[in-house]
Amino acid sequence: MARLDLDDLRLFRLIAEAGSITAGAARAHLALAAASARVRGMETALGVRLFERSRQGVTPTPAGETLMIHARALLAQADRMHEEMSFHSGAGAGHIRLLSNTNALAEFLPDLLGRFLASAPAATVDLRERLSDEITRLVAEGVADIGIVASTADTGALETFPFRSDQFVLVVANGHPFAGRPAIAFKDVLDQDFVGLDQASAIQRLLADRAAREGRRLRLRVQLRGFDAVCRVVEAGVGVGIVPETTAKRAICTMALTAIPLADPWATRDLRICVKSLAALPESARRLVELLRSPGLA
Amino acid sequence: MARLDLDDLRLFRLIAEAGSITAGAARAHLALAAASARVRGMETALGVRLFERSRQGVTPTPAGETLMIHARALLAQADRMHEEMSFHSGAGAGHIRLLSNTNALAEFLPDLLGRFLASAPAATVDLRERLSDEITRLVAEGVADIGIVASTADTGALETFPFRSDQFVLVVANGHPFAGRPAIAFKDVLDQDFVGLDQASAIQRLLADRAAREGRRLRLRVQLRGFDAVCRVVEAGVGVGIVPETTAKRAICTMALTAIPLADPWATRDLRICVKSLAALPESARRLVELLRSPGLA
DNA sequence: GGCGTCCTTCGTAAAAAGCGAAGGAGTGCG
DNA sequence: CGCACTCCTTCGCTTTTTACGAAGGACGCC
Repeated sequence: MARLDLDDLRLFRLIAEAGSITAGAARAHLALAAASARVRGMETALGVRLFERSRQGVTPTPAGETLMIHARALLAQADRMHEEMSFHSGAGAGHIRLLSNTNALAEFLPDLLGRFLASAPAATVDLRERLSDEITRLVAEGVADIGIVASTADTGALETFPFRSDQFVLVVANGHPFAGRPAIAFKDVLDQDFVGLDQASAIQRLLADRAAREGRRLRLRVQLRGFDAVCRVVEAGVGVGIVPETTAKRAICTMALTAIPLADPWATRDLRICVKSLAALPESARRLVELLRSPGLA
Repeated sequence: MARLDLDDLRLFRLIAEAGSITAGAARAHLALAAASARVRGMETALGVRLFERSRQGVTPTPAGETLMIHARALLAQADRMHEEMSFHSGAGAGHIRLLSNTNALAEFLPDLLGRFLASAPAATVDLRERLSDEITRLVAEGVADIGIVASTADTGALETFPFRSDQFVLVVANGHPFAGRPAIAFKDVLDQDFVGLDQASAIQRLLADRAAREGRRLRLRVQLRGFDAVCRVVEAGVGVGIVPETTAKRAICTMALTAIPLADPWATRDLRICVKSLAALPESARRLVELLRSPGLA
């Protein structure tokens, strides 16, 4: 073996993170002996020691630290490759590749897609969540058929149509000091503890980025999957949350919450549908676009 | 095989570039059957067709085009990893890792390193060429022991010492229309055909970048390894070249060339030695630094 | 000295990868 | 229409690689 491979790097990273070959092997679902031999093989191939061994396990050498940086970058890039390639694998008659940002995904698409799929039994939809700029790029490249993005995204030469309008609001428990405010700026809530969505969520990455622009980090107490879950935890009073207004209005009916509009321009989300070329889309995708464009439905 | 590996991607890229599995297999030093089976395995793993097969060979499908983008990025990143790791592998008593930009490499280091190695039989030097900003980063990270950079580079907290001063000059054949000028600006030579160094050369990448800042590209007729070779081809009158003044002065003695100073500030190269911490260097590296710092010698 | 923890080595088996040879598919030419 | 040519695929076999369980080694602690 002359050069390291991705499986080598994956095992190496798992061992470094676990702090022992024994634990790393377990995480990699390998026998200890196999993992040990493989690490030794990597060290032979590179001509360098990657770990110091001890009774407490292993610690990376300086060379191991360097390899870790590269391993993380390569494995992340490989994950992106596999994910993007998996999007191609569904291409075929009746299959529609749809990218959405977080607002649309949670609030509007479930009902609309349910109706679409009911009316088109042979169609399938691959729905994934992305940031708006990522969506426009993937639609432009032809990797996705349809995108739903915030109007602030640069859609370049893509064809776009209005979709829905929504707004992020701050939700707080009733009785919270902010509860009486008519509106609030994002930067003014950064001192609060936050209940957020997990890192895979596009909005979560948007909020982290907006906080970074203020030279701050979000004080995340917990990260959940889904805005409804966020509202429930906010109701318990352990932090504040940012959710779409439509989610908040629905949650207020059943939870002791107060919704406060965010004053920032980026918090108003005029959502738009974008496609590379409506005329060039397969018929099933075109019919989905027409449904998405139809006036607001319950 | 569930996920693609770097060897898969390397073979895939070779086939795509060659235009046939037969030629790609040859370039990868594999039998045709092995390459064919491996591509088929990749297509199975990804669930997507990567190539259209025909009597003329193969052409990438849209999915294949996407994979090619990712493959190139991953393989480039893997090459950087292996190269950086190979720098670690030489670490040891008496081994010195030295990074230099192109001027120093060509003009000053051969004589100085020759003298150093003559006086220190047990020492070894791993000398590589980089752009100055790359050098400062790798020295700061402890991956290299000693760096030689242009004084314009941001050396941050590194310890630096003067090394040498040099200047890029334009060399042209005697009789060239520029031959009478006392000096010339880089942007004024961009209409000329160029004789350059190969893409691995730091100065070549610097010049390409400077040209890009003028919204231009270098008109490279040929790319060579070494300034002396550049001078010889310039003498033949097929283009102009940019080389260190010391090279030009030596070349003028034996070739029908004219050297014209470049007027741009960046063309004046005050070279400096940088180290992370002189006191912390192994003794052999410290002694090399002292030799490098000594006043100009023949 | 015995015990516990973690890593390394060994022999073996299974899986993967590669090879040469032969066949298949498709196109162009006489 | 048959043949030749080009390129890819399949098959059977061999070699190499990878993984396993078991046992031993190194080291520190009680």
